[in-house]
Amino acid sequence: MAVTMRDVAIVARVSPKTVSNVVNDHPNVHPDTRARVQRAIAELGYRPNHSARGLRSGRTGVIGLAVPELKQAYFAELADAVIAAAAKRGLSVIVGQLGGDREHEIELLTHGLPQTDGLLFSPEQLGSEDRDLLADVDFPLVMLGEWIFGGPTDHVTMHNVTAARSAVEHLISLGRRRIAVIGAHPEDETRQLGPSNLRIQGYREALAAAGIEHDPRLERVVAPWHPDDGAEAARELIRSGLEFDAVFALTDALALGALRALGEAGRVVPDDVAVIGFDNIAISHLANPSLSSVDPGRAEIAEMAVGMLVERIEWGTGSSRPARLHKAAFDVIVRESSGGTTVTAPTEPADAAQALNG
Amino acid sequence: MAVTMRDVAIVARVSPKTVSNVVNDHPNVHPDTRARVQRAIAELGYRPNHSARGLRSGRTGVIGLAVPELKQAYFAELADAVIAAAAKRGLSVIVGQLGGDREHEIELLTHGLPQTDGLLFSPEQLGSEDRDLLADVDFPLVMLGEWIFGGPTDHVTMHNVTAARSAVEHLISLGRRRIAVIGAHPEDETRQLGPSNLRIQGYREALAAAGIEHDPRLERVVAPWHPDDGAEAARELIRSGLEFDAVFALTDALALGALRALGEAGRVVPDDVAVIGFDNIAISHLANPSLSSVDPGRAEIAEMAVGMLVERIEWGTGSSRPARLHKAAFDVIVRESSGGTTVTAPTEPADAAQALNG
DNA sequence: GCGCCGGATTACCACGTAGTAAATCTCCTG
DNA sequence: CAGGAGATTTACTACGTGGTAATCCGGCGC
Repeated sequence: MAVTMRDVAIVARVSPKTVSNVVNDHPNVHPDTRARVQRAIAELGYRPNHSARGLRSGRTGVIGLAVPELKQAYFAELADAVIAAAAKRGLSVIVGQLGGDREHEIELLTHGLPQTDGLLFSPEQLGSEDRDLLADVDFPLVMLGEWIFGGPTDHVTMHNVTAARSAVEHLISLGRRRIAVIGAHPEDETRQLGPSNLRIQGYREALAAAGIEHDPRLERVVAPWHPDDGAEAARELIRSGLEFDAVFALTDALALGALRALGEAGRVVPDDVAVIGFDNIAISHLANPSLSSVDPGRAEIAEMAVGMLVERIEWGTGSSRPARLHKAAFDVIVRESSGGTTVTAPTEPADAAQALNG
Repeated sequence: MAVTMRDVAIVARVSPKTVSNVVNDHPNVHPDTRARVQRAIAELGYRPNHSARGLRSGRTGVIGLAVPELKQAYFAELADAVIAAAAKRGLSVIVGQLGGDREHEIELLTHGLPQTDGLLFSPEQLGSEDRDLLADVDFPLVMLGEWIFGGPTDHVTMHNVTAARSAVEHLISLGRRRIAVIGAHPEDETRQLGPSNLRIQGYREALAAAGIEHDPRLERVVAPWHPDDGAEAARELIRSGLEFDAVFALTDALALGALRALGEAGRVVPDDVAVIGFDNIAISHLANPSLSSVDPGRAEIAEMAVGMLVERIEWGTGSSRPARLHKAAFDVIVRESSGGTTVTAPTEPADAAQALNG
């Protein structure tokens, strides 16, 4: 059996409670006693039992992170950042995969993940129509991503509209006028605030601001965002005979597929067609040509999300503070696929996009 | 406060212990009683307290997975598979990132991850010289990867030698004779069993078997395997003026870099140079051209590793059963970069590679 | 010299669960 | 209808920790 406080107490000739006080850095422990206890701890190799601590204190020191699938690079990198941010605060992370299963996602909201003090949740199947589910959540929760806005829950996300707009403005600044989009979702009452539609909105805003005519035929549907379909969408675009000199792909995975399709068709990137993606996943700069992308500020998202969750955990579920919405600063990363020099866009005032989310 | 067994017991008019028996599916509970208790559980929304259960039973129902970095696609996909395999068995997974820090890795082996029943560990900095560390481990542990062989611990890995050999044999079958390797590590007494050297060995075996002269200058060093360096290694290879008609990159990330460099230099893949990687990460088939690769059998690795760990957990640390070594079946996935049709290699008899690991 | 103050330490207990062993019930045999 | 085997249920307890409140002790003021 493992070493307990009791064992340490015997060796240090104090009570178990004093050991507890030393371990928890309580004041009012005599320095000599503290030293003696610490020596005993080291000697015996004592390690606190987290289950017992959790039972007694109601905290496990573990938070949950729920994503659709870790094998999607975006979520893997998000998890990487979340785990790092949690580790800074001495928290462990249980990662759950919901596999895009709506039932699982609903179940998760009603019960949370076992063994955890709180949950970071990036849903894929829930939409703003499920907002009511959030009202009944009785554990600390911070939502990630763009499916549910305006709920009663803390929410960390990215500047979809403005970042997309900046990406398209970058393409326009290269002189491109016929800019296609890959990854549009059909307009849908309940999903109008999904990431696709927000980014499409940024695209349209950029066109409008530049006085470029909006050609709906250049908005190519890929729904849901299966990366394999990016190439197919680009092939259809090419087959359609429509003229275009740039592609804005709404995720990097779609963009990589588009690069393939363009290559097959003999279109040179970026000379014939400039391409930019969204997410800035790690392999994008290894693509051939390397892929320009919008970096959504993953580290900041993770840091803020963990910070908010910790606050909620520490305040307890009782106090109902108002929900907060945070959007991370983004960067437009210019690489070979839209040849140019690196440009960094400052964070926009949150108001602009915030207005969308009511 | 949450609903406890006590609360359920009162509503169901039984003792708390009977509730426990129902929850744990004990035999010898009267069907009527069981039904009554289950109704009370549903009515009150009772959920077991995992901390208390863990305290009482010594099990947490959580296993740990420690990898260098989740943002490396290989580890993300491994984690994906491990989490899925664990979920099948009702286990949660805490994912830890050691960031390639040797001190962290050693610390992990001495204490394990808190809150977990056992650990799956894929080290990066430990080598066979650290084998002794494993002897003192007092928690269920299954090692993953290729750094430590012959330790006293269960170990799940891939057929590095044979799989690499098959990859090179594939290149040879295309008529290639000047086959370069990207990702060799300097020969090093303590690290001779690292994945690099094992794969290099497979490469040399394939050449030897085909009667092709081995040119050491075609073995290009990239150590450690930073993906960005793959392109640079390929550029150096090109600059060297050495003739070559194929590249075997020891990871897909290196291969993607090589595709870039070859493209820059105007070498057409696969016509001028055939390329194959190793790991079969998800984005490889989106590369341009799509990347041939060796699929190391991630799902099988995860499944076996979790299975072994569960066995160790259930047997308890007391019983010292002999350590097992399992190598997953691999596939050679042929895509455009080495144009051809898909080939599946059967699992080799374990002996061949096993002999290396003594 | 007495009593009080406050720092230091301790006893006691409860957190929610499940193992153990004992108690109780049920049904069958003779 | 007694006896008993087996099924079912229960009382009791410990798991390791930390909150609460009580106790202990040395030094100080009067």
